[in-house]
Amino acid sequence: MTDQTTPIFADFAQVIDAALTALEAAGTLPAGLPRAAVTCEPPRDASHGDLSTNAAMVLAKPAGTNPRALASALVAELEKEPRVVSAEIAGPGFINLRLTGEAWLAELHLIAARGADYGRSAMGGGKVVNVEYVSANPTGPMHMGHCRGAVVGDALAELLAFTGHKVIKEYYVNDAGAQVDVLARSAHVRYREALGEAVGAIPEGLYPGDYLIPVGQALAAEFGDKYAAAPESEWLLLFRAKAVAAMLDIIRSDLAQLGIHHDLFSSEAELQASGKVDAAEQWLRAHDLVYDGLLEAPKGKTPEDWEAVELPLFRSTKFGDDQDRPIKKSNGTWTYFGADLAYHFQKAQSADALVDIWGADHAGTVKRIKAAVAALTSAEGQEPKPFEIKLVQMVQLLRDGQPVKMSKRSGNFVTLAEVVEEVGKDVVRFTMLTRKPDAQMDFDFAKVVEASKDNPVFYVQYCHARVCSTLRKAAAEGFAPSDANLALLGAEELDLVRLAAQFPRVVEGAAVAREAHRVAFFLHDLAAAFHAYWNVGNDRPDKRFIVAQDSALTAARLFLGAQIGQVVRNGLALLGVEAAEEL
RNA sequence: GCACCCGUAGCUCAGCUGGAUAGAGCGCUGCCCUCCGAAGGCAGAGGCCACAGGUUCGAAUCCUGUCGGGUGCACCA
Repeated sequence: MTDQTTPIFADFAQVIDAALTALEAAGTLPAGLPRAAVTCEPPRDASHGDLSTNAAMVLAKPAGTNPRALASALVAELEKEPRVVSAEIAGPGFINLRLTGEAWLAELHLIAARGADYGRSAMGGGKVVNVEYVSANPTGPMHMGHCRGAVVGDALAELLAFTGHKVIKEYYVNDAGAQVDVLARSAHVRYREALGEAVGAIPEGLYPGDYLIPVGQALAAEFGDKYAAAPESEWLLLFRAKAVAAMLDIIRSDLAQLGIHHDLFSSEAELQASGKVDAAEQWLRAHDLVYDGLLEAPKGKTPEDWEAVELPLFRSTKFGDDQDRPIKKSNGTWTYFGADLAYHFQKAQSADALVDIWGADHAGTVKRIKAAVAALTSAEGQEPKPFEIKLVQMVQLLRDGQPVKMSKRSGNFVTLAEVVEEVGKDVVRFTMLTRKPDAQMDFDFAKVVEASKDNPVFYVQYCHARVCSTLRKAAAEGFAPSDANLALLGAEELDLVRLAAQFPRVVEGAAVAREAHRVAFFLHDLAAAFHAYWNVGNDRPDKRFIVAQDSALTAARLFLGAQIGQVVRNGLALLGVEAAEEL
């Protein structure tokens, strides 16, 4: 048996590549053709074979030949590979390979040898990628509007880490804007309330939520009535810092319930205080990307009281925006955009690439920030730092088909903590990941909970639980998995291996596309194949994992089952979902 | 008015960056244990991939336009 150390699809990509090189050496193929588009993947229809490549079709044109002619030359070369049973040309020029059973059993060994690292790859080359996600304003608990971005960002971070990137999970704390002053004033009201004052209804414009009551009590306990009647200037900054810290504690706890832990919380206020924003402005001015100019009225609806004022503007129109955007307000403080570009510039200092996960409601600001960051990070002649913004579309919350209101101002929003408590972390995470992020989605409590039966989370977890219970039962009966006689495995078993063997390429593809949901769908497919295989044993005891009178076959099947379980576990780990051992 | 996202089975959604005969779940029809492996499985019906052009060996996938749905368009964050 081949001593295989590379997952099989990656391995055969190299085999194909070597075959092409051999054709070049023989003069059949011109040297130096780009091979980036050459694939090595399973054929759409399994009856076509085990592996398929489009090499002949992709290269025929630049080689000045026709696909079938090139294909036959490539087939002759590929047939030299001992693991290839047959190589056939199909359709317009596909080459379909059938591999020996041993080749697939080698993959099974590989899964066992790698264990939790099966599917891990060095693709990222140790590049540092900063993934910024959540970054909800520190003015209250997390609500469901933040949930999807949180889960998508977290899964993406895990995916990148698993594929050889050094990942920094970052949360940007917007603790410098007007909203945190509102928070401080709201806390002050609760503080006076805690001191026994009858404050009545929370004034319009402040945050009314009950979560500020304990903050007020803590402030009262710490400061007594020192600031009860004091002018705002004496307590605003202090209360702001205290309240933001308290909100961040709540947010961290909310995130922990979802299994999310950021490496870094960076503060907008600290950034501004450090002078980094001024430095960014100077640089942009020096490169004529910021100038003092008149701000145009907003498009679409012009406010009645609109007055054009002169402000420092970033030339975002050079990059496709409809108007140049201010980086400072007329009172001299930074706009969100102004601080944000400096923030990204700073992040870029300690990372090779940046990825932001944003809600779709911020889509309008993508162009300007990408343009500003590209400008700032491409110092004389250098390539700009790779910077991607992944937009996560809105989630509509439903309960029995009826929309659930999400209004933060009124204070009666649906919190993340409530939802996690109601439906569970695994359901929330998996559900958010069974949809591509750029499509809107509905999240119906009724369906997600009651539907445990047709919920993909349980379907996948059930698969893992079945594996575990089988192994437990086998152990109790004196059987143990073993790779001693894997040749006893038949066609159905090898089909399962073929599917599981796709895990590494699914993972890499998902990482490249920054789409963790592909892993979720793969797991569902793998679970389906496993359940189907399992059910054959319902009618035919000789097809069960445990065949009492044949310990060699039992050991081999248990080995197979254990490895399928391993792949499911690895996939669920990437998604941050528990691989339950029993349901 | 402009920008971005979406439009695939009755419903909710995949479709591996341009590949072969269009995929899954739910729902519907019919089956599989008198629980020793049913939170499961098998089979069937169900499609003009919104519409119209274009690019090429080849398009659900890329480009242009139209229609429909969503989001955003303040010195807010």
